[in-house]
Amino acid sequence: MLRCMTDPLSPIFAALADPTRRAILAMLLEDDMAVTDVAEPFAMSLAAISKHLAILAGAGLITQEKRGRVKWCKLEPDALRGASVWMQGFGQFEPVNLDAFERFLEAELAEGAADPQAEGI
Amino acid sequence: MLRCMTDPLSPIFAALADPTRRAILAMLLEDDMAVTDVAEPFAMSLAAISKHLAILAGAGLITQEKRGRVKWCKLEPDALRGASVWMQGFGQFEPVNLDAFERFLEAELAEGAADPQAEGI
DNA sequence: AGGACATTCAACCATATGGTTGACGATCGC
DNA sequence: GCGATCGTCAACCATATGGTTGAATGTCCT
Repeated sequence: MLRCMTDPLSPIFAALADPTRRAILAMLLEDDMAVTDVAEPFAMSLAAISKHLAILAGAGLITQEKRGRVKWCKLEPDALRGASVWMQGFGQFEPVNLDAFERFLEAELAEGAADPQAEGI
Repeated sequence: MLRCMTDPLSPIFAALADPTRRAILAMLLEDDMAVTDVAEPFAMSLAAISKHLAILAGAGLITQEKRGRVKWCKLEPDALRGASVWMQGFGQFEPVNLDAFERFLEAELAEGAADPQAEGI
C-alpha cells in the first residue's frame, strides 16, 4: 500500500510471517544452500521457492550470490537485530532460551515443509 | 491460504508487519486505552483502527475488555515471547539494548501516526 | 424517551500475496 | 554443439489485506 520506504521493520516481519520462509531460514542456519536444494523438501514449485527467496533477500534476511549456474543463499542473521531489539522492548524477556528455540525450530520444520497434507489441519 | 492453525508465530509476525499496528502496540506500552483514543492520532477511520485492533487481538498481542460502552485495549507482552525466542536463535544478540529500542520506538511513532502526507515518501 | 457517544458490521474497492504453469536465458558436461 | 540442469520471467488465478463509507448496535446521560 505504498508504504514509507524508510521502514526496514515491516518487510522483515512480513517475511517472517510465512512458515515456508521461516523454515527456509532455519535450513540456512545450518549451511548455505543452492536454490534447488532449498526447494527440495517443499511440496511446491521451484518458482514459488524462488519468489520466497526473493522476499527474504528483499528484507535483507538472506543474500544470494551466483557462482556459475547455481545461486547460493546465505543467512544474514544481523538483519534480525533491529526487529529483535524492537520486540524485546515489550517484554524484558530473560536471556535467550536455546532449548525453547530448538523446540520451536523442530515444530516449524515439521509443519512448514515436506507435508502438503498437513496444511489446513 | 488456509494455513495450519497450530502455528502461533505466523499471525504474530503478520500483525507486527504493519507500522500502524506497531505504533498501536507502542502506545499501549504506556497505558491501556479505549479504541477511540487509540484511533485519535491516526489519519484513518475508526473502523480501520478497529480492524487493526482485531488483528492484534487475534494474534494474542492485546486483549480487549468491554466495560460499559468503551472497550479497553491492553498489551499482552508475553505473547511476543515465542517470536522473540525464535528470532534470537538466529543471532545470539547481545542483551537488550534499551537505547536502541527507544530510538526505534520514536521512529515508529513519528512515521506511523499522525502524518498522512508522509506515506509513500 | 431521546440524543450523543463508542464500536462494530456490511458492502465495496484497489492492491498485495502465494501459488500455478510454460517459456526462456545461462551454464555445465560430454 | 547439444542435451540436461539451474533459475527466473510472465501471465494468470484465488484469496488476503488495508482502506473507505454508511448503517446498525449498544450504552450512557439528562
